[in-house]
Amino acid sequence: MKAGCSIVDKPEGGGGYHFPEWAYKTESSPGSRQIQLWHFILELLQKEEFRHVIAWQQGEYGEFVIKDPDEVARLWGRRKCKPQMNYDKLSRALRYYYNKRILHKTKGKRFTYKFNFNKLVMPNYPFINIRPNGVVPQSAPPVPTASSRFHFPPLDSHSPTEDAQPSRFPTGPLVPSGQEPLSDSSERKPDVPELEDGSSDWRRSMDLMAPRNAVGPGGINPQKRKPEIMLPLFTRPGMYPDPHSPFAVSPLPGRGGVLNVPISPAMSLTPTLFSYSPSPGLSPFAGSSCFSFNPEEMKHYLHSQACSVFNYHLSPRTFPRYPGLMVPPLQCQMPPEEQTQFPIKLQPPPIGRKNRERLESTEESAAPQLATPSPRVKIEPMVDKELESEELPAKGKDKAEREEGSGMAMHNATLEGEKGTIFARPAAPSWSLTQSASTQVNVSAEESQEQGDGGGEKPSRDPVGETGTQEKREDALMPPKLRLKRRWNGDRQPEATEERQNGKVHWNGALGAPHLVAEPKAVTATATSDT
DNA sequence: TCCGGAAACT
DNA sequence: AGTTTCCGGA
Repeated sequence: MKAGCSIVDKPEGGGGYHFPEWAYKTESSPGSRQIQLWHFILELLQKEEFRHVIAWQQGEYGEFVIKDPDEVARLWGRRKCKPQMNYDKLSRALRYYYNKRILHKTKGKRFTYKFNFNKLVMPNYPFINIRPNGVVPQSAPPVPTASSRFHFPPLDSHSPTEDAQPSRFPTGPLVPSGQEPLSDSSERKPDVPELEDGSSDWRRSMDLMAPRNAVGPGGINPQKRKPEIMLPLFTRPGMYPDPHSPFAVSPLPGRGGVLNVPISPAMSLTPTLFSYSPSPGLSPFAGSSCFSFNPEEMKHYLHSQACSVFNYHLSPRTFPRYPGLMVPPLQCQMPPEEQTQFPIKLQPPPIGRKNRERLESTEESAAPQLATPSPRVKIEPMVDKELESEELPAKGKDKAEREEGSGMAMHNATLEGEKGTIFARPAAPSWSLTQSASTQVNVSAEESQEQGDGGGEKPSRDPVGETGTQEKREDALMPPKLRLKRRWNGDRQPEATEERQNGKVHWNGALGAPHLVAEPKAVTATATSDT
C-alpha cells in the first residue's frame, strides 16, 4: 500500500534515503522507523524554505508558529502518505505531545506551540557561546536544545516533503540571518514579540556548539551528511555552515559530547527524548571544551530555565545546577494557569483535563513562590517528588543509559573523566567561602544562590575547601535518597559550582576564544567529596 | 481554534 | 507507540 509513498522508506541498507536512521528510529520511538511528527516539525523549522509555513517564534524559547497550518499538514501528510491529513488531525497528534511533554501549546497564540526543550537536554548546556557576534539564526530556537541533535539533511528533492513543492516557497528566501522574512507570508502571523526585556538578547550571542561527534550512529554514512555536524567544539566562532539552522551543530554529543554539562540523573527527561544519541562508541570527542561563558547570558538563560521549570512543571532538578537562580516572577510569560498545569513528575499517566485541574489546586504549592514576595524560589518541597519521579521514570532512563551509554550515562562517564578538566570552577569569591555548607541554607542576599538543588543537597557544593569532612558528616545525616542524589550532583559539582557563582564570578567570556577556566582547586574539592 | 476521548490503523 | 480519524464540547 502506499505505493506512492515509497520515498519515505528508510535508508535501509544504504538505500539512499537521506534521513539518518536515528531520525526514524530514535529512542523516542523504539522500533519505529517512521519519522515522528515532532521530528518533522523540527525539520521544517530547520529549513529556511519553510519559514513561511512554520518558524520559530522570536522571543520565545522553543516556541514556533505554524504560519500555514494547511501547508504544514499537507507536508506532513505527504511525508506520511496520508493525503487526507489536515491541520485538525495534525494538531491532534501535536496534542498528544502535551502529555508527553514534548510540546506545549502557547495559549492565546494561534498555531503556536512550544517545544519543551528543557526536557530534552537543555538545561545542560547553556551558555555555550560560540558565536561571538552573535547573530542567532532567526530560525533558531532560542535555546540550545536537543533539537540540535536533529541534523536533518536538507529536504532536498528526495524529500517527500518537498517533492512537489509547488512554487509555494520561494526557494530561497535566504534572508540574512536575523531577519524575519515574515512579510511574505502574510497569512496568519502571530505577534512576534521582539526581545522585550532583552530576555532574548542573550540568545543572540548564545549558540551552542557542541562537541557532537558527528559521526552519526554507526549506520550512517558519515560522508553523506553534511560536514557541519562534525564541527568540533573548537570550531572557530563564525564557522557556521548553516547559519540558519539551529541544528547545524548538534549539542548532543555523542559520547562525551554533548554537553559538558551533565544532566542530572534526576532530571526528568522524557526518556524518549532523551536518548537521542548516536550510537555509543562513537566518539570521543569528548567533550572538549571550548566554551566561554558570559554572565549576562547565563542570567538570561537561567531565567528562561526558571520560567520553564515553573511554567511547565519541569523538574526542579534542572535547577540544582543554577543554585543562584531566582525565578523572576514577573518575567515568566506564561499565564498563571499554565504554571501549575502539570506536576513535576514525568511521564505521569496521562493527565486529563479534569485531573489536571484538580492537580492544579493541589500543586499550587509548588508555584506560589512565584507570586509571593519571597525572593527566592523554593524548590525543596519538590525534592521528594523529584526523587520519586526519578525512580518512576527510571526504567526509561535506565534503558537509555544502558543502551546508549549516551544520555546521562554518557554524561556520567564523561563527566567523571573529563569534566573536571573541562569545567573548572573559577576561583571562588571570598565571600562564598565564608558561607560554609552549614550556613548556606540561609545565605542571604538575593545573590546568594539558593541551593535550589532540590533541597537535599545543601552541602553539595561548597566552595572549595572543607568539602570533604563536612560533607561526609552531612552525608551521614542525609537520607539515602538524598545522598544518592547528592552523589549525582557531586559528579557534576564542578559545573554546579560554577554556575552558582556565575554572576559573581567573572566568567571568562572571551567570545572569540572560548575556553574554560580551569581551577584545579575546585576540581579537587569536588572529587574529594565525591568519593 | 483548541481540546481530548475513543477507536482504528500501522 | 505513535499517530490517524472522528467527533462532541468549550
